[in-house]
Amino acid sequence: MRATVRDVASWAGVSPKTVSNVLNGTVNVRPATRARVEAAMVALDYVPNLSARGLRNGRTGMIAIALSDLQVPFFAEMMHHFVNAAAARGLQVQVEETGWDPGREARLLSRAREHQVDGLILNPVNHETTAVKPGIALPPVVLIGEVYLPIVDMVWMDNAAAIADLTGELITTGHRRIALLGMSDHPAAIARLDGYRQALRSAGIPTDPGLEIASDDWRPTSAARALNAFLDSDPGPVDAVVCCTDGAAMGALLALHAHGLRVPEDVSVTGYDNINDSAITVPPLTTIDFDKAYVADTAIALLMQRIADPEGSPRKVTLPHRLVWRSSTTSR
Amino acid sequence: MRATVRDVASWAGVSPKTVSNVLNGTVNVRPATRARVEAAMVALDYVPNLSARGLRNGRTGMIAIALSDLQVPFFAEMMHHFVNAAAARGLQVQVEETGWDPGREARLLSRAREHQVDGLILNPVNHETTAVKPGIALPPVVLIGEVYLPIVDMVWMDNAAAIADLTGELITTGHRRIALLGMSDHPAAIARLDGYRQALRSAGIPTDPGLEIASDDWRPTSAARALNAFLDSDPGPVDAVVCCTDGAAMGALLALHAHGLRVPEDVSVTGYDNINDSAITVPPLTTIDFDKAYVADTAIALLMQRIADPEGSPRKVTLPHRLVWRSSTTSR
DNA sequence: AGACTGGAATGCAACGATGTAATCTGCAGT
DNA sequence: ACTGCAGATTACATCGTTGCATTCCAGTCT
Repeated sequence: MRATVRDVASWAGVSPKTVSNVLNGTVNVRPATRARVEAAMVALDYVPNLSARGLRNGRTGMIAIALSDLQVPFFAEMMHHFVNAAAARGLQVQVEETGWDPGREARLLSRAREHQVDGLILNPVNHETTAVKPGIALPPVVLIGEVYLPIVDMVWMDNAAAIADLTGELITTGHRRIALLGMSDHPAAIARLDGYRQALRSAGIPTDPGLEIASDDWRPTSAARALNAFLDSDPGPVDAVVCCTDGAAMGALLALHAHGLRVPEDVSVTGYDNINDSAITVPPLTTIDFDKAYVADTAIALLMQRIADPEGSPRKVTLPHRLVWRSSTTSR
Repeated sequence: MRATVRDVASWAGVSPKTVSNVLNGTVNVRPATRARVEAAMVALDYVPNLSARGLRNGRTGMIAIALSDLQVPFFAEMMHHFVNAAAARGLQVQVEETGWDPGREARLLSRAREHQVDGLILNPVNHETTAVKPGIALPPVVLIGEVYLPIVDMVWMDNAAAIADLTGELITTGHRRIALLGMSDHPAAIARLDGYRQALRSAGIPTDPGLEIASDDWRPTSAARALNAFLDSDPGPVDAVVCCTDGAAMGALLALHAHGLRVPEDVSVTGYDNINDSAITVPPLTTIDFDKAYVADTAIALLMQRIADPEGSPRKVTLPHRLVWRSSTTSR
């Protein structure tokens, strides 16, 4: 049977509370006593029971990370960084997937405490449907992503600015007929579309709805399907395809290849997120990078503060981005 | 404040224990009483406190999944399936990463209980160094992967047989100078090398150590680096590259492209694992598929049985595999 | 009518850790 | 030697749930 504070206490000849004091370090313990207790813990291989501690303290030292779908490399990479950042703070991590389903998202939020987590980091599905609304009792929660909700803490990425930067740079390097791949009514898609249009406008290039290619989601196959249909529709020449994610860009590479178009000689292609795979596609993708480890660490830091002070006013951390130029783009 | 069994009980005019009986359903409760209690639970938005339950029962309803690195798409996809399979059984999932470090693996095993998990599913780093050894006290654990250890439950994949099948088929379709990419002293690499050699031998083709290309790991960049070095060393013609994983195969595509070799016209390329991305590389990869959702579900089922009966003798489930032919290979 | 049966409901205690308040110890100051 | 006091240690109660043993009750049998 597993050792408890009682066992450690009797081995060391002290009371259980003293053992607890040694463990938590909030009260003074005489060095000699501390040494004896520590020896006892080692001798008995004592490991605290977190269920008991959680029951007593109302804190479990566990947080949940809820992303849409771990099969998508971007989310998987984010999860990797969350796991690392949490481990660095001695926190356990529970994984959840929302699968782009607002219902699952709402359930997670309402059931957070049941799942014995102290708080939740969430990549919200959608602005309209998100369960994060004013006036609803929420567990400590930090949002990450593109949708800005001034109700809760969040780590926010300025998608419009990032895509505008990238598109502007494409224009500077001589691209004129630039398509956007991955449009939808998802708020992140809308933000990216905005950035794309802004860049065109400020360069005096007319926007053309025919070049704004919708796709069901940002997975490679969906993007490839969408771009194939676009290319089949005889849209006239296009010298660049700005994709809403690296995954979509990978699909774009596939579709362009199927249509006999060379990247970057005939068409430049860009992605978004700088996932690991974006560096090893053929050709490697020009994309938008941000520091994922920093996002993870910041989100967890915000969450810890929120747990410590549930009443403080919401904070927003804006994330810098950086353009990464690889050989899927070239000057014209 | 959150409602407890006491609150529900007094609302429904019964004792706390009756509420508990309704929740757990082990004892008979009169339908009328049950209805009243259930109404109370709804009215008060009662959610059981899992810490308390865990303390009382010694079970938390939570399992840990420990994989090497979620940044690697294969592990990310496995995690996705684990999360789904666990959710289907009402289990919570804690994520852990071992980072190919036997020390972290050992720590996870010894600290499993501290982390308040009932059991652990582990993809062991290495046969020699794994902390899973006879005579060591272990929490309930199920291994998944290529290394067979008859000490604990496991879901086992016959790598040698799979690679032998694939290589044999390449030989049948006319390939003769077949390289293996991804060799190392990792037991899974050794198993795959074995299968490759077996297939060559049984076709009467002499094995050639010069065609067995080592790489540090199975990530695309490492594989690309290894294959680039190989191709630079003027090894003579090669008509197929059998890669130890899809990730390595993606690296191979990059290296071959850099050397002006066309896939599949000049060289066929194959992968292993059938990760999502393998279908959307240029060209899409021929690979070895297995049912990842089945692995996840089976591993969790084994773990549940092990938790219920810690003493039973270890079981091993062998996983079927299936070849998936895509356009990275062609007949010669 | 009284004894008996078995299902339904309850009271109590315990899981392990820790906050609170009380007690104890050693030592300085008189 | 005695008081006073701060720091160290302890006893007790409690967090929410559930197993055990007990009690309660309606219905059946003699």
